Amino acid sequence: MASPAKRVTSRNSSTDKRAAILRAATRVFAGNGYFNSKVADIARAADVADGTVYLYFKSKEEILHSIFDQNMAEAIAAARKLIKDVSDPREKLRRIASLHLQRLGADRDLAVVFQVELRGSTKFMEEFSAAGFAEYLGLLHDIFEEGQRAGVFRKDLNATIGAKILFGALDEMATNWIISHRNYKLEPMADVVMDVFLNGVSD
Amino acid sequence: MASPAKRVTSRNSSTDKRAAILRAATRVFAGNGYFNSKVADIARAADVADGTVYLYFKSKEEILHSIFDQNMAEAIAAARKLIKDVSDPREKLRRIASLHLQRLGADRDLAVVFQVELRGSTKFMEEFSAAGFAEYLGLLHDIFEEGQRAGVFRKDLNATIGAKILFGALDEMATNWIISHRNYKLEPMADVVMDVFLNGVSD
DNA sequence: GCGTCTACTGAGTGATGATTCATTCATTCC
DNA sequence: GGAATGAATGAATCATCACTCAGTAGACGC
Repeated sequence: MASPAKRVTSRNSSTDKRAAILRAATRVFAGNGYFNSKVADIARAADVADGTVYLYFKSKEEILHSIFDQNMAEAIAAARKLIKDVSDPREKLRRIASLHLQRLGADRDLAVVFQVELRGSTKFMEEFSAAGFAEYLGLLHDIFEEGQRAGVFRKDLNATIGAKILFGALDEMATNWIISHRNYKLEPMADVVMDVFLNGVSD
Repeated sequence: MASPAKRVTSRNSSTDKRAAILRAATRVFAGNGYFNSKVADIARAADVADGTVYLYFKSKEEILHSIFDQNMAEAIAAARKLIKDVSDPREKLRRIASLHLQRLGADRDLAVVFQVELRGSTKFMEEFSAAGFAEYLGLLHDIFEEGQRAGVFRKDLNATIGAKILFGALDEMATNWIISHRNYKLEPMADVVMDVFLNGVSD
């Protein structure tokens, strides 16, 4: 009770509001698609006025960017942490794949935004690609190369292509999970994919 | 010279106009994205008046649908024809993969529409999925199953998942080819992907 | 209590762009 | 020659939103 509760509340509400708008936007974008979502819808879903949205974000587009940036940064940080103490490249890839599908599987709205909405324009794709996607693919690439040097992965396969194959397979699992409305768990698919992949690329 | 030349010209121009609009729309959508493309842009690119577009298509959305439907139907027909006389399931998959990347690699605008624009909304995804995508995945699935019965593919892998892994890997090759503006050929990637995939799923 | 500050509000504005439809034009047929 | 047909036109309509900004409310220091 040392610090003024009011101050804290105010500060928190400020942060909370930004977060609330992002969460609301994720829900709204997932439900109607980015282009069909009105800023007013997001405001209503976040329980703020239309204008308030613009106190936290420059534009509708920036909201989408922020959703991506924030989650991608989190995901990459989590991935790096997860493999910190692992030495076997195969195990590293297994853990990342699992994390990948676990994160998307845990939040369908977020998954829709990542798998569907963010793909909907070359402009976005290129911008986002430059930032986070490339870094993620780079992470897979580096581990793959490490595995090649260690002699556990075939050396006659370009590491960049190896990374893309793995990413593509996981990506398709996620996209299909969204489209098919059946209720299966996404995360366990990672093991199956890794099984085929590792079997396919092992030396 | 038996039939009146005028009649034929008229008929052709009618068909041509529809085709011209579709071609123009593919170019315009690829350039600006579906939602940022104005019907007026398409009309200008096709060299017709705005209103003419509506003589051939009910709406802007129907244009996008038509691009998908037409190309998907063509692609599936071509794929079936290509594997008609092949008996080895591995070779069937090889040929389809090659066709897949060859078709997209041959027309960058079409590839952009397929890889980017068509993915941009769950609504589209689900509609399209119901139609062509599912059929294509089904084709891969059936061949995979056939290979399992023939004893060339592992039986401990669900055929649907096998099909998705392959599709996802090819899909990522295509998407990456579009985003990276480097000038490499897309089709040859099919062999590399198939190499890893077949190695990963062989019995 | 009073002035100040800051977060917030939501009605209004201006631009945009899909679609329509009255009109023009070319072709065909008698 | 001239009616009839229907393809093609493109200016006008009208709904739709992203974004702005003048104003409100409430917290805080004094």
